[in-house]
Amino acid sequence: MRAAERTADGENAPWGEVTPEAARKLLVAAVEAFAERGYHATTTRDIAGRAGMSPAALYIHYKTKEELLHRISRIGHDRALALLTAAADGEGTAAQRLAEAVHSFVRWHAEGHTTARVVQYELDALGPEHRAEIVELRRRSTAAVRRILVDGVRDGEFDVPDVPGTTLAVLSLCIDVARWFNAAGARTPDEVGELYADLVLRMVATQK
Amino acid sequence: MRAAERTADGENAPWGEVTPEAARKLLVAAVEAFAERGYHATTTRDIAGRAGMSPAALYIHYKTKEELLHRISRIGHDRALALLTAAADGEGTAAQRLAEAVHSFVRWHAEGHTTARVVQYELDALGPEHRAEIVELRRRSTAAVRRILVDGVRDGEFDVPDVPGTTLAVLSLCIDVARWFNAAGARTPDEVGELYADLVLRMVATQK
DNA sequence: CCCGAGGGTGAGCAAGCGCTTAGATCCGCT
DNA sequence: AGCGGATCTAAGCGCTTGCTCACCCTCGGG
Repeated sequence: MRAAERTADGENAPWGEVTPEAARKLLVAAVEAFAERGYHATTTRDIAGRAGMSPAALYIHYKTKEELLHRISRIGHDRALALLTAAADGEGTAAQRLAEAVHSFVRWHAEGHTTARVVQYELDALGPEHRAEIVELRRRSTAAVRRILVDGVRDGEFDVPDVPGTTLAVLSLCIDVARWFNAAGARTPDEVGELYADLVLRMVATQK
Repeated sequence: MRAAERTADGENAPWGEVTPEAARKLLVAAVEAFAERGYHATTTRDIAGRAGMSPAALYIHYKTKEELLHRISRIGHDRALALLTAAADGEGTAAQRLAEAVHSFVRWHAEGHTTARVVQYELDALGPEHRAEIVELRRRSTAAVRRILVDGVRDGEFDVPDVPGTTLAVLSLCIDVARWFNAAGARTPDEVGELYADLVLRMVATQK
């Protein structure tokens, strides 16, 4: 039912790197629970129950509930950063790279909207050191998008009066997909990605 | 320090309608606490403490913690809907009305980003009946924005291939301001509103 | 055949939770 | 002055929380 189970693509199977299997099952259960009810409203008993284990089993694989959230957040941010830097440092015109960045970033937020919701909205529940680590990853994501805009302006492809502000707006638009996207809705993740790439290109296009 | 205290404008003083004063102080304390830590991570003792009262005082003015959230959410959504319908049903071209809608909606999210954060991100913490009531208000907000887009397309002012999708994107862009806006940041709420109005007009402009 | 180590459990602890209750205090009214 | 309702508090009830601990399996190597 989840995105990872619909594709055989290893790149899109997010939790393959988590071992052993019991630890992965617990993590997947935690993602579902955190996304549905929020980190603070989720109990360790709920997570363990979804994974078909006793509450105590959680503490064999994770030191605390917060460590579980951190693992989820870290993996998600790594993936998001990888998508954006791949697009930013890829080939093609700035417009092509921007479209690719938005398309893949949005598709990821839509396909894995449960995961993305945890990744994007539960940042404040992390402890100070863990949060600082994640904030640094987000800084690099922002830098990747800004790089594309700067290139486009330099090459005369884009007309962007306020590059930092527009960078923020583009990322913000994509991130909010995780809040409203519903898998049962009318649009596929790919369709949303396409629409959003078009909208963003319009935002930066030279006015004629 | 909050927006309401910076302006004498009654329209922008959000909690004037809440009486008696103790009930208002509790509600303002709840807004701050919910915005900082989230609804579920906020304790009734924390709310009462911020208001300088004992935990039991809360239950003289509100039946439950959830009722407090509902009151906040209701007032916030009423205000948001008022801003959008005023712009949608105002005078001027579709472009002017869309710019006004985005400008005022974004400014509200930035000025009252604590309030807006509660209003936009704590919906799931409401009980079923309260949530249904709020969802209806949100439906009407969406309809107001769509109305402007439809008018603009009809009059040849806008080129919008996907009106429902673009409506969603415009609202989404504005709402996410509540997540990232920081009062200590470089931009004033008004500057963000201006930038966003420009970006949205670009998204719907006829391509020449 | 026994061993030891790692994955798992049932029971439960200390702390904190939302909320209630009995009673003190305040204040406008007759 | 004395009453009645509204407001507020100290204390605490019953329950749930994150997490721990003593113990039990299972299983590969001597």
